[in-house]
Amino acid sequence: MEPHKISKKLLNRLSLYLDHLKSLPEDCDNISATAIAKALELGDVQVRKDLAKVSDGGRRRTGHRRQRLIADIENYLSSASGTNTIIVGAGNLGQALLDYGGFANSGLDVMAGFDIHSATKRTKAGKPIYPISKLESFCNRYDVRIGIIAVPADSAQAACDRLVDCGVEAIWNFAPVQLTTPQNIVVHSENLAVSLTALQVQLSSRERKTS
Amino acid sequence: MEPHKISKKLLNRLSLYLDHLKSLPEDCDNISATAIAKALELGDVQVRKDLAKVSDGGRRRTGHRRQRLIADIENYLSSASGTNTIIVGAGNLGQALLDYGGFANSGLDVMAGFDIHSATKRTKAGKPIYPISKLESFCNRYDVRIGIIAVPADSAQAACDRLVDCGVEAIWNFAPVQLTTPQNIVVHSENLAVSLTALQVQLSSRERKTS
DNA sequence: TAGATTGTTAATCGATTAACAATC
DNA sequence: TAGATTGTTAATCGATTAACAATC
Repeated sequence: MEPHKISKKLLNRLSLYLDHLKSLPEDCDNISATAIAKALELGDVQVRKDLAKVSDGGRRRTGHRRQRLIADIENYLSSASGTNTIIVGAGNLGQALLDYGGFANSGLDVMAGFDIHSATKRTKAGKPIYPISKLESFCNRYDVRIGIIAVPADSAQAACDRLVDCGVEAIWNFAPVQLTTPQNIVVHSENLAVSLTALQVQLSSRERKTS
Repeated sequence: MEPHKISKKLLNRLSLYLDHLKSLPEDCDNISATAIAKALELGDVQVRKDLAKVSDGGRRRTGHRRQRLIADIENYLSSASGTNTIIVGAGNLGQALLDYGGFANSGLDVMAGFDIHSATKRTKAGKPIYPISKLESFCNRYDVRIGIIAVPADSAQAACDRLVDCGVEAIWNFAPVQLTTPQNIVVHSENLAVSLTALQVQLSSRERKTS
């Protein structure tokens, strides 16, 4: 049951399963991979294989016990959870991420934002935004291990360097730049422009087929 | 040179090449795939293969002509460009996306945002935000084909339905919900919670190795 | 037993990498 | 010619799908 290598696609599906399982009526105790597959319009074999990775509670003929399965998926996903996370840059994007509803849903939490403005503020949802000068002490005190970069492109590398100095181990970068970091830092760049381009391309190639 | 099927990974690399090529000194006229690979820390064969997909200007012994290669990549990427795009929801996230620097870099543009607030406003960068009541007429007039959803989870499906009614062909969804659409609509859900989880998992599995 | 379901083993597919032939 | 580089063909790898055996 160890999370060896988990692809993002698998994570995506697991969170779909979780949502679906939780949305089922109270009195539904057992569920088969086939039923889940049908509901989510996925291949049944794929669902079965995914579930086997996560749980060994599947019983022939009756399928999986719902509560047990939910617990197993959550356990698998949250094996890493509780990793303290903060955001640098509390403009529109930073505040949006601080208050993002999807994190809470998945048991995730971004602790605080940091910004160049001097006063401590709060987001609409009540998350604290501290002046950036407090970054180092905060990271030390709370053992912050993931830093999100939501500053403009020109200050992204500086923010990144500072996070690395603070001992952060992973960086999630929303600024449209290629960051340079020491090799032992995990960097994931979101690259929204590429995502939008991908959508456009998909659209135009589909057009070629259809018309 | 037709864009048949382009994976997101390939798009990502192409935009890396483009950035790199543009950042080279003026007087650099020729460049080899090997040199690009070394600079970006990628495999040389992979770069060569990517470039071959995009351009047939590669010459043995001397490599690619830089300007020609830039033009070929841009052409390949922008084959679909000019697809009109708008955003529904102009809270923090919506405004952040409207003003996102990375889009302009890549020749992309989000035309406007729409929000439940009644008055027409502008973002910091000057993008217009219209009352949602104008959505239909705007989409018709400008032939909008991509809609971005940046509203809270509870109103995402409604926003989606409305966009579909407006004739939008693709939806880029940032709300943490699974949308239901007619089959001919292309939907890409961003699922930030899954991305953050992926980062955490990667971190924790790495830990197991290291320690 | 028969049927539903799981888990396993083999086949397919796409993307990446390696080995090599072609050529300026 | 020799060397650098490209493009091509084959090998590998991971993820998905298909076929099947196991079992309650």
